[in-house]
Amino acid sequence: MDVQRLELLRELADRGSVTAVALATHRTPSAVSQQLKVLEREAGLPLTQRQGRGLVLTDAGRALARSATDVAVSLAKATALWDEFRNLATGEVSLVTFPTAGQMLLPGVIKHLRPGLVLNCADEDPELSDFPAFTAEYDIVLAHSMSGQLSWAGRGLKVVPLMTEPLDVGLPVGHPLEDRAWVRPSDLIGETWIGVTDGYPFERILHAIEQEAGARLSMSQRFADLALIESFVIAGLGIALVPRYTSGGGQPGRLVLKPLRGIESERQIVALMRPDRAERLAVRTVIEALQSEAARVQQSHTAH
Amino acid sequence: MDVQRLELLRELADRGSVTAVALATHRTPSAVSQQLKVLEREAGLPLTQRQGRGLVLTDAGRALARSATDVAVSLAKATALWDEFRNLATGEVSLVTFPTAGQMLLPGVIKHLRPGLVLNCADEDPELSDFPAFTAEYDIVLAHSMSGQLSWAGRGLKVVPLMTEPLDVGLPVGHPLEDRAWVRPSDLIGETWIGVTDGYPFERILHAIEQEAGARLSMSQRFADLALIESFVIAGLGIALVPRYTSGGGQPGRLVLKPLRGIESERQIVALMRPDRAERLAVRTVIEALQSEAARVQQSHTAH
DNA sequence: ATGAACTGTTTAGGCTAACTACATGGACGT
DNA sequence: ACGTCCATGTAGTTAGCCTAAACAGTTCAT
Repeated sequence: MDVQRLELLRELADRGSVTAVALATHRTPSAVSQQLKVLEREAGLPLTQRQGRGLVLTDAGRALARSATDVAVSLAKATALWDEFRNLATGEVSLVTFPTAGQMLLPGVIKHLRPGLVLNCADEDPELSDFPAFTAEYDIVLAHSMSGQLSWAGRGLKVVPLMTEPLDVGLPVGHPLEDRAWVRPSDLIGETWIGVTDGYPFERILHAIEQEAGARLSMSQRFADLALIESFVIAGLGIALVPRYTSGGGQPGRLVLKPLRGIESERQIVALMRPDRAERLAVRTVIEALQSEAARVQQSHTAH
Repeated sequence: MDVQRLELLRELADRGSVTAVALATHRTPSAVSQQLKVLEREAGLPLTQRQGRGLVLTDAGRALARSATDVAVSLAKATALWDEFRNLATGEVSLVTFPTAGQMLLPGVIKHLRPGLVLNCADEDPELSDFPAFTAEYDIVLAHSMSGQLSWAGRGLKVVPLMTEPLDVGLPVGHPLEDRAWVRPSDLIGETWIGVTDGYPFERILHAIEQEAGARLSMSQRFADLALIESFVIAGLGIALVPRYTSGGGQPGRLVLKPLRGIESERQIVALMRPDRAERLAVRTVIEALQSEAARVQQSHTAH
């Protein structure tokens, strides 16, 4: 019945170990263990279970942790309400992003944030890490996915779409397709591709192009960093799929972008949050800033 | 941010005085005052305000109290969830009713309740008291209203309809209308009525009859107790509006009931609850028992 | 007008409960 | 078999909430 203890159970569900919960909540593991034991005694049935040297939740424990989320959400709504009364969207908000989204959105967002609201940002490689898991650590997680492809569904996370960014074909200056307004999958047969490492969303679109064009693509390189890929394209070593709004950051004007038709080629950029954190006034303010900045970026590209 | 303190604020909104909150929560007024002060300091703005020798909430305080209800609801849902896991709808549930509903429903409900679930009942005169206010004191409040006429709307209470009971015209044996299957308002001109005291829901229907029949009704007596009214009708001193399912408890067979047509003559019997209490498993179980008992009563009357 | 009875508030002090520090006992990897 | 990494006991400390009693403002009656 005690909220603090329920919160502890929820943290355990999110983080998976007593030590991790203790670290995150600035307590000793002993304190966490004791409180969980009290909760279990109150509940009258086992909520956790030893597994090896670790601790996992039972079914009952998981169910209780889920309802603990609802409690946390309504509590966060209450504090947000009185923050609104004081008209203070103040405090610290933490955020992780994958590099290109951060480059595109964050400078503009931070510039327009009211003083008193501090946004702490970090970047992570989306390929190496389980992005949804970062919601335990950060208030806001910027992630990307193919349209409709929601790998983080069913985890009880709040998903806010920020923008849809087209993925164009990047060509070097002087390429035969340079003067075309747009290209189709069949135009791309025989080209050499600069690809990305496995697991990246671009991967799926390349497969779709193969299927549509009816031919295997030859993939000469596999990189994770966009600027590196672009430098290869500019050097004439191949062509690549690049996000329209974030490409050309390194060497402007020397890369030619062609929209891809006949296939849906875009990625969705979304913000992921734990539902309770999403209710905080400061967090909501940052999300709104992200949305308007995303709209601004998108509009500035469609304009010219 | 502390739930206990928010709860205290909500109790203050419900009960209106620090002393009443202290009494209800088994604390001294001093403790309540201190906690409210802490909450106010945390909030950073005044939540309460002195008025005379009492204390009233500010707008901010009321808003915060409302969101405190949401917190209480989700917390109650969590405890109900783990009660379901243990499969124990156990504990005590308190209930107030107006006399006739209690007589009609409670014996059957209590008989079918599982052992371990204790239902503590009390009755109150609906005329003397503000029934919705009892939700602060009791888990379940059985109240009645005319159809559509919801005097407790907008208080944030949970309303569960239990049954619709027709209000018939009660006649003495030997009355000229005795052999009619039903009566209309115009049939009732010139009759002497045994009325109920002001504020009773019957009152409105009597006014509606007057309007429909186009004549003033003569009201010879005004009583609150149904058995008393019936004894006057049986003695031939007048006719009265009586609830169909609960009449005739005192002297069976000597009162004749006639359905009233041409006018909507019924009362709704509902259960009122504070939304958080409505989530408790034990409370939900009692509500379900009340609903099925109400259905049983209603069916047994329509059958023969 | 003045005291009695009612409000809510202040202060001081005790007690419960959650924490830290340290020690213990399994489970895994080498 | 040893060290390491977990989670969990045990003892002592501390912080926070409560009671008790005195205090202060408002209302009402005499």
